[in-house]
Amino acid sequence: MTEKTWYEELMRQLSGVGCVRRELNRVLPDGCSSNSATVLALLERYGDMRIGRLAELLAVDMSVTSRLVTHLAVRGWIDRSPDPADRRSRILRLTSQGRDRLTELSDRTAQLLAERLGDWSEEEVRLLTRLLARLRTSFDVSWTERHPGTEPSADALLPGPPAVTT
Amino acid sequence: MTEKTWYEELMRQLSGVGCVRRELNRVLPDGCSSNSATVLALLERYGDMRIGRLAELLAVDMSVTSRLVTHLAVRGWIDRSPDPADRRSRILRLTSQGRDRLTELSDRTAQLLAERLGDWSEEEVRLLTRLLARLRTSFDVSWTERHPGTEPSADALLPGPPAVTT
DNA sequence: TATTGTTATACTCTATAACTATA
DNA sequence: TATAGTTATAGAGTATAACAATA
Repeated sequence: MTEKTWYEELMRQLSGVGCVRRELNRVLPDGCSSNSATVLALLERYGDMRIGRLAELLAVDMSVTSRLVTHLAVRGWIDRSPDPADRRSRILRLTSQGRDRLTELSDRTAQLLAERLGDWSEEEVRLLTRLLARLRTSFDVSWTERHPGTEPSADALLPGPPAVTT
Repeated sequence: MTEKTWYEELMRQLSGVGCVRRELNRVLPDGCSSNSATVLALLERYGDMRIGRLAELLAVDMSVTSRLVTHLAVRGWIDRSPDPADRRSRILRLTSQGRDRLTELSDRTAQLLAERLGDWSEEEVRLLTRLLARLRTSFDVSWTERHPGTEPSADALLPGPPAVTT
């Protein structure tokens, strides 16, 4: 089998990942899409930030990020205070209610995976996580190419966890 | 680090896969979303089938599948002929134009991955593919639970390729 | 009555483009 | 003039429910 065919097969499997996201959205409460959960998690992990930085981490357009943030702000889970250094910007901050919400969402997420992946070894879970992080890195390059001026956001989602020693 | 945290990390990385799909959709021509490409690929791989079976393979609702199929049919890429055995159903078949289209889409897909994954070894690509296929299998179980009456569609997307001997 | 498929409705995700306010 | 963010618009993805035709 040629390399090209393996790439096609990989892409097919990547498209199939959508069913995991759909399952997650079914399990999450109303008003809390998986994207909402991701935003809350990024704010907890990276701390306060501006919209532009969040858009960079999510790798979506700022307009998308703006609406997502509004959605979360009206529910009281994040707070937008003016940036004293640049009055065009606002600083996003996780509220204590947002933190509670995030805890709940993380619990449900972990529970779903625990149910579905009961027969996976911890090593397999970590290996898949690591490969996906690398995949994300490989694709982040092209995102920053399309958005000149942004710093190379590098490994957007896996800075904290300990290295996997396979 | 506890197991729960690894599950959360995995889910975060799975959400990040969306940026790969978005990249792909940018590269694909108008009227050909990644979902369209998936449908054409499934018809080629599994042969003629009914809407219900296709919905099963895609793991989405039949109403979604119906609209997707209409989209492809009006463009002449698939053909819907009445099922002689059950006149409620129609048989979906890839047309020769659809086959040409699929070839083009597969080429573009493989090219995108070849560019982005230039520094991946073939072993890594195959390992990730295999883990994703297994993930899909783990989640397919729950889909058939929500849709009683469908046969266990099992490993929906990776029947053909040779086993990876890691 | 149950099943296959379609259509209507609604909501989320996503990008582009036009706009506002500030730098 | 350029940048940060918002809003308007448009189109794809998704689910639920109502519906039609057939089994």
